[in-house]
Amino acid sequence: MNVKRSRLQKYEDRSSFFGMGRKGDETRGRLLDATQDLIESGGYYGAGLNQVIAASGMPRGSLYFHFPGGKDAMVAEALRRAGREIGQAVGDLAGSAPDAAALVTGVLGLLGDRLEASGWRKGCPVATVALEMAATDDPLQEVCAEVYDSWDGALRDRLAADGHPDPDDLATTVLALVEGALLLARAHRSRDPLDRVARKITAFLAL
Amino acid sequence: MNVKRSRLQKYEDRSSFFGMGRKGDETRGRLLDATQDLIESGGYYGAGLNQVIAASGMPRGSLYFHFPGGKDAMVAEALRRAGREIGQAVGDLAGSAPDAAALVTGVLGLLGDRLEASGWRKGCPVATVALEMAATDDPLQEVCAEVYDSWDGALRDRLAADGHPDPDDLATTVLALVEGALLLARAHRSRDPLDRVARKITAFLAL
DNA sequence: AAAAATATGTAGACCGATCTATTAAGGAGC
DNA sequence: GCTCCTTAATAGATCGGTCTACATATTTTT
Repeated sequence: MNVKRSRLQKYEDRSSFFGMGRKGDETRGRLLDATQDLIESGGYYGAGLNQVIAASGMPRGSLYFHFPGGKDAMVAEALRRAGREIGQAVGDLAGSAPDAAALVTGVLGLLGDRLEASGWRKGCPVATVALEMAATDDPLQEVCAEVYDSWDGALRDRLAADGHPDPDDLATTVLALVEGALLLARAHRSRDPLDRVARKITAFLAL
Repeated sequence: MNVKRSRLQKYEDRSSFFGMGRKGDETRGRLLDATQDLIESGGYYGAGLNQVIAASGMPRGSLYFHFPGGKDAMVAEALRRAGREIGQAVGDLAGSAPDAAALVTGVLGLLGDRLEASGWRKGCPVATVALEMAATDDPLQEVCAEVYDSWDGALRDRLAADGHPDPDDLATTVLALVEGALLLARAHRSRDPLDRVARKITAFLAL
């Protein structure tokens, strides 16, 4: 025990690679967690910094240490991270889905579970911010567009691989359908819209 | 000229029936116009009362005279009014549309024009508020759900009249599709998503 | 290896601006 | 004179953001 360790060894004790594992990255992560949760639930304005620091348990000063760009910088990173998480979850599902229809119904089921389990708080993590910022020149607007683009692209690739005609049109249509169903489900606090769309989507994708 | 008029006559000069035409209803209407415009553009929190009174040209105090319930009461009425306006526009279109597919493409075109002409500000007038309020116990949440229900019901009736099977599922699916397309169009500041969905919807409704 | 120096991060008081809402007083038209 | 409506000053809370002091690691110096 108590073997002498080089700086590199100590460094790797707490991380797999660069950037992670330092003391403050825990704080940073918690701030992002809280931000992600709050903006998904209530949008950009619904996620006040006071709520973020209360939910994360981190002090105000740490926020501006880790995100010198302030709220917008933190929200931007939270949005990108949320986009990656959803993208990954869908990607995992895509691996086991035999066809596009099964993938989409699987995604709808997954999102429905997530939505219901969260008390109708967690729908699409970027939708609210995207709408709030659509008419502004805030850089967050572009961040949201990029997240949607990443989803659209992944979906299009899968549809093309499955041999669907017009994969571009179809991918955007399916994405719109899922986003719209999530919106209605949140508005009604019910997964009915998701279920209804799921029942129809199979016929649609068989076209 | 200058004929002496009874109060009732004067009253009816500017209105068809009760509630309209009085002096202050002009103010009330302008406040609602401004509120409707601002919440559609930036959501509940994006429509600050300072902006509403600036856009309407009306003083702060008048707002609380006409809407003793404050911002929430005014926003609720603006949402309902917006819901009625869209519902009526769609109803007008429905009168001349030969079938459901034509109606939906017509609606998508109408909404696309409106969205583009407004500089990507005017999409769905209730969507942003619906998402912002979905996780709260604010009464506005229910107002949004009612507006969606009214649209869903009207659409379902039309689809049923046209002889489509599963008009309930189909109506919600079409509504989700339109809402999702509007969301993506606003996020991308482009009517592409609306056009793509329009190309696909015809085949779908021919099922 | 001890001590000094430097980086890294924490902590919360504080600021001006803005938010919604209230209030008291005055004008306009019957 | 009476009701309907307007007007602006103001209150109290909350917003995002800044600041300084402090604590804890880590590196450098001796």
